[in-house]
Amino acid sequence: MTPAAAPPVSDLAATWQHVLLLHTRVENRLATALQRRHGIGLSEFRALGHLAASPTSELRMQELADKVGLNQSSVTRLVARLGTAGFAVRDLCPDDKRGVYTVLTEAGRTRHAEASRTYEETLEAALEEARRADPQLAAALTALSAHAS
Amino acid sequence: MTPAAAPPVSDLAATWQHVLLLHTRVENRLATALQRRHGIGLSEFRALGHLAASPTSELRMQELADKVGLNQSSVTRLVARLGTAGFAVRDLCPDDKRGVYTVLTEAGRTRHAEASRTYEETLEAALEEARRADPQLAAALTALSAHAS
DNA sequence: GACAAGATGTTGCATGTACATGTATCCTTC
DNA sequence: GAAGGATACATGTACATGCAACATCTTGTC
Repeated sequence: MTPAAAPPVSDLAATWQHVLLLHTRVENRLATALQRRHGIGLSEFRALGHLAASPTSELRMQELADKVGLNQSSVTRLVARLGTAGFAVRDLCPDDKRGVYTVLTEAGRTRHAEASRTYEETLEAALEEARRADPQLAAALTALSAHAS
Repeated sequence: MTPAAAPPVSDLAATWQHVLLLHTRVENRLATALQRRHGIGLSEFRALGHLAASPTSELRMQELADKVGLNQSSVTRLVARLGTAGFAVRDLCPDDKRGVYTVLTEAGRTRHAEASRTYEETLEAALEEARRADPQLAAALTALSAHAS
């Protein structure tokens, strides 16, 4: 379920292997926790998060695709799932009839807020564990969390 | 195809979003490069790498699963693909008849060596680009590359 | 030896994703 | 205002993955 050892190659590849290891472990834990405790997947949760973060609680398909890191077709199906679950509704764009807005529903906002707590807790725990297992990682994460953008 | 902006949430989640962003971008570039220039996927490449790194050029299914970060069933199919491509052969474990060794072939070793160059170059370029786009990332990667275990 | 319990892989099935393509709409130019 | 091309999504298809059920083999115990 999780990568175990780095293959002895170049320094660069070894460094990246560290990132992969971390990513796999943490994402697996997040996905499992969200699925079991809130019945939603990681992509769904993140899509809800981006919608919730939008001032108008809505995003167009391509915007959402960029933000969640999926391609456009995957987002079509993702939004379909959100719609089935009642967390979002599709709304045709009035001025551009090609466009489709995905609008967050109240149910969606609520579920996201609930799941956020789990997400935070799980992330916190997973990263803390990783830090303990690998002090270098702690340093790297600290460097990253010096807040950006 | 790649995440664009961080959703305004907690610091922790924002930090993790950074990692996700990096991961998606780099892995996509690696996968595309390997597929187009060598006709193999990322999982296949990494499996070959772990096999090549093994002193005996062979690993059992569960070991391989741990190393590449997939579960057993996925590895069964992964090894089947490697077998079809001629990069590995299955070998029954003589002393434990439940076990199956996946043995790297010469063709597999060769292909991995070739692909490694692409992998290194692409990784180098992708990380360099990411560094330029985000100075914090540079610091974090430096902290990580202070070589571990 | 025989049986129970555990370990090791494999297979059936469902899901999620990417790629290629289709359809509708918009925009630019003439 | 019609033609040509670009853009925004949807759909068909293929494939990789995870989970659960299964078969096979080993080990421990009697």
